[in-house]
Order: sequence, then C-alpha cells, then structure tokens
Amino acid sequence: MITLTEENYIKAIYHLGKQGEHNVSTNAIAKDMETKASSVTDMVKKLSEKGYADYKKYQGVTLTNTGRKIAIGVVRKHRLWEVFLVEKLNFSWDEIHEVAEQLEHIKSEKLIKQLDAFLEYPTHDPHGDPIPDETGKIKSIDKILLSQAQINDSCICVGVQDSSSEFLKYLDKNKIALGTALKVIHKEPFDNSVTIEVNSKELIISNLIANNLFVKLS
Amino acid sequence: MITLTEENYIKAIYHLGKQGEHNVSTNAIAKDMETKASSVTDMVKKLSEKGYADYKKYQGVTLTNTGRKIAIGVVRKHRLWEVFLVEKLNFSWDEIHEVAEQLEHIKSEKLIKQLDAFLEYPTHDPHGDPIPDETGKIKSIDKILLSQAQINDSCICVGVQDSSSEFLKYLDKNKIALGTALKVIHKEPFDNSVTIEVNSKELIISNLIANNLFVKLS
DNA sequence: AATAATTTTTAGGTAAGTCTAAAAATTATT
DNA sequence: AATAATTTTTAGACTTACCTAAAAATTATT
Repeated sequence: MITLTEENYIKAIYHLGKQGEHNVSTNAIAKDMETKASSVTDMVKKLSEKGYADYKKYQGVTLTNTGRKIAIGVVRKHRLWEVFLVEKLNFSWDEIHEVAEQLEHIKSEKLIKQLDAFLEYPTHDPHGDPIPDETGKIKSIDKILLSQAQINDSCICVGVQDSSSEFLKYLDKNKIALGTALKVIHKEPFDNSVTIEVNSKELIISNLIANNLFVKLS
Repeated sequence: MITLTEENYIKAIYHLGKQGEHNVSTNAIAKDMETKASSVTDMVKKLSEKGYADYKKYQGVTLTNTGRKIAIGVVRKHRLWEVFLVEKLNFSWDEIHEVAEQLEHIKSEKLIKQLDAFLEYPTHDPHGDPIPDETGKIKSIDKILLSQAQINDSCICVGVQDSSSEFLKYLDKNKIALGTALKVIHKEPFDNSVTIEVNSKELIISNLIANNLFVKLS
C-alpha cells in the first residue's frame, strides 16, 4: 500500500522532473513541498526501497516506471476533479486547487472511471493542462508562451503556466479565459510588454504575464 | 485542526451512542473500529482534552456539543457523497460505502454546499438514512421495521438497518428498493417469517430480513 | 461478601513522518 | 588546487496512532 505522503512526494518528483525523467534534487523537493531537506532524504530512500524511484546519494532522484505511473494516476485524478469542480459545482478556476489536492488521493478505480464518463471524457483541465487518459497517455497540444508570439499573430488562450490565485484573478478581471482569442499588436522592446487585442479592445500586458500565458497560434 | 483519525472516532461514538447522547464503552468503540481497547482509551483521552468528548475513567464516553456537531458534519458529507455516487456516477447501493468513507473527510465548506445544491438538496441517502441539513438538523421519518408491521398493512420501503453488501444484494435480487410498495400477507408465528406481496408477487421473508428493513405505513 | 470473569487503563514499545544540529560530500570561488 | 559556500546526509529526538502485556477497576457469580 502506498501512503498519502508517498503519493505527494512522487507527484512532486514527477512535476519537478518535467515529466519525471531528469534528476530532481533534494532541495528542490524540499522547497516545493515546504519541508526540510532531511525529511526528503528519508523519504526518497523509502521510495527507492519500495521501487518507486531511483536514488543515489548526492545525485538526486528520478521516478521508476512504476513511480511514474503512480504520478500520472494522481495527476489524472487531480485534473478530472478540477473539471468537476468548475463544470458541475460552479467553482472558479482560482478556487479549485486546494480541494483537488485532497480529492486526488481518493482510492477507487470505479470512481475515477465513472467520473471521467460523467464529465464526458475531458482532455484538458480548467487551467488548460492535459488530462492523462486511462492508460496514462497524455496528449499535449503545441502551445507557446504569449511572450514568444510575433506581431500580428492571432492565437487562442489554451493554458496558464502559473496557476496562482492572483494570476487567475488578473485574467478574470481582464476577461481572458481558456478559448479567448488574442492578437498581438505590438511588442515593446524596452520592457518586453505586449500589446494585444482581446474582446475587441487593446490591452497592454507585462512581460511577466506574457510569460505565464500559453497560447496556440490560429 | 482535527485529524482524520479523530473524526473517525467521533463518528463512531456518535453512531454507537444512537445520536451521541448516551455513554459509549471503550470496548464497543474498539469493536466497531477494529482496534484495541487500549488505543481507544488513548484516543478518548485526547478527544476529551480537545473538548470534543466527555470522558471519565471506566465510565465510557459521550460527545460534547462541539463533538456532536463534528459528527453530524461528517455524516452529512458521507450521505451527500453517497447520493452523488448513486445518482450521478451509477454506483449501486452496495458499492458506495467504502468510497464515501474516504470522501467524507474532504475539507471544504464550499464543496459540500455546492454538492448539496447540485444534488438538489436531497433529504435521504440511498439507504434511506436522513441527511442532516447545513445547520445540522436531521428530519427523521416515522419508520418501523417490517417485522413490526401487521397483517394487511400496506407500506413502502424507506430504509435499511443493515447496509452490508450481502443484504443489499439480496434486496436487489428480489427487486426491493427504496420506494417499493409492500403488503404484509401473513406472519408465521413459528419462525417469525413474513409473507409479503411485492411487485404483484408473493415473497416469503425470514425474520432476519424483516428485522433489517424499514418501512413506512401507507 | 468473597471470588471469578470481564472490562478498562497503564506502562512501555513500534512505525511513519517530521524536525534540528552536526557531519560529509559536492560545487563554486579565488 | 586549496578554501569557501552550498547541498545533502546522518544522528538523534518528537508526535501521532497504534500495539502487547500487565495492573487496576468494575461487574457477575457463587
């Protein structure tokens, strides 16, 4: 049996390793999970013994295939629950993370299978992140950061890099949601801000914002 | 903060005390929770210190108002999730308990409020048990055990006492569900079995079954 | 009422997951 | 290449929730 804590460590290693393939440092995990490096060392040893991770002292850690499968399962659950919260229970996209963090640990094959069907097999969560399918396959769309789009490019908002409440509230305030059409009008070389056309209005966006918004060229 | 384990103990004390009002013995809790009496002693001391229970050595334990409120909150969540599983995710009534045991511990005011609304404010769960409202009020219907009904009484199935998978499967097999109309045809004094008319057919029901089926006279 | 049986509590120990502080290894700097 | 800074690990301790075994209290039986 895998514990809740183990699941959380595995998830962190997965995310920090970009899909769990490259070595993740003890300190990176500690920072991400708001715990101490010594606790992380203890846990990665344990994960390694249990066959969920490969770990060599001072060399960081990677997930094994088993570990990666577990991580993907948790991510799948997390994202399906996020869809449920937004679509069925009228949560806004800045409120869902904390609840999904709890729901992702509920253990029941049938539950997640039925939830998936009930939501009509969504492919992306409310932040635009892909939902792994039952077999763990993740289909990613070819998205770029808004900061990388060129002048006159037309595109559609497909996701966020930062999903902090503050950032999402900023987007709400400016009527930018998933699916919103944007057009790049001007890029200011001085501060790397971007002028875009959105909802038939012009809006100036700081570099920080443009660096956290994923778009798809259209 | 209250832990998951504490919540489970509080819930057990609540159920064993019929609504948490009369003294519950250490052994009764241990049996119910499949743990040892010594563990129970430790925990009831802790619950008592935290103000959730009143406990005097060798005298058993009762819930305080605070403790009872917590128990009712957990029961509310458990039963709402059960409704969700049956109504929305096509679970059958013998599959829901174990998943609801997990879901009942998810902490989010908004979640449960919205879930309640999404389910259109159900008053009873799939076993016929009442769902406490937001303020903790529980409206119970005047139900009796089928074994207490008299010959020629017409009634409706409104709940079960035993919600074990075996019993619920027996009911399914015999096409008895919540809302099913029953009529008492004969009561056999020798073994206390009951002959009923259900779905236009006669069915002989053992005393054990009749003692676990709640009905409302109609 | 004394003894037996049962229940409950106490005492001491274990495992998981955390922490602090110190030691060891690695990486960066001069 | 030697020293400094940083990262990582080890060692030892704490908390929660559990356990076993023995002691104490309660309840039942004769």
